[in-house]
Amino acid sequence: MSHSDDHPPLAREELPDDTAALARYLIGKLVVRDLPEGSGRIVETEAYVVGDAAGHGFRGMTPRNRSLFLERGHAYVYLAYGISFMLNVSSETQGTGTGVLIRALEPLEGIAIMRLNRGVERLRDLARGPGRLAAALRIDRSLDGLDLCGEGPLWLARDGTETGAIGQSIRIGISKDAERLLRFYLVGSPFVSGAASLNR
DNA sequence: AGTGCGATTGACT
DNA sequence: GTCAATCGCACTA
Repeated sequence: MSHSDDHPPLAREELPDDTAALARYLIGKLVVRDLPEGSGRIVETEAYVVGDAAGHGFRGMTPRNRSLFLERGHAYVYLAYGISFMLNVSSETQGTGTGVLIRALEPLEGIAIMRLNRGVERLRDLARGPGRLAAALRIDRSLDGLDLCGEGPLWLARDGTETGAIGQSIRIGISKDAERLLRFYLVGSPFVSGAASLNR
């Protein structure tokens, strides 16, 4: 399980060019990790778009955020608060410092490994939150810049099942451009982070 | 070279 | 609900 044979990577051409469209598109898709096995369904994302003061690429390229400027479908991984790694998918064309933050997964495969990586038992707590999902799948800066449309160790794939209704809200934990509705989530999923009031 | 601050989490009242 | 932990890095000088 969890080999690229079972979960062929998404082709870059099928990723919407627009960042907000990509964030919505990724809901219901899979993040697959070579642990050697491990996967989860994306249930929550946030878009950091062109001209967005909250985006890390807003002030131009730096050593930390250079992966954000890669062609769409590459990993931008950074350490937040000195504590938690954040997984983003770069978006738009090369040279555009925009991306989509993956905020929560519904664990599917490699659940025992995720429990070990996280040190918690509860399924709902394994990957609910950006730092938690990175810990569960052992995502760190060594994966920064990786092509998520290519062969492992980490990639995006399609899920066979239907995706339910997608909700939209303000983004979590930011202060600039905080009123924009650029967070997307699978309505009714218990694996979504954030306050209940944001998830209606 | 020094400083302030997060796209968070977990522990605690 | 509140709050501290923790550190890479962007910014100022």
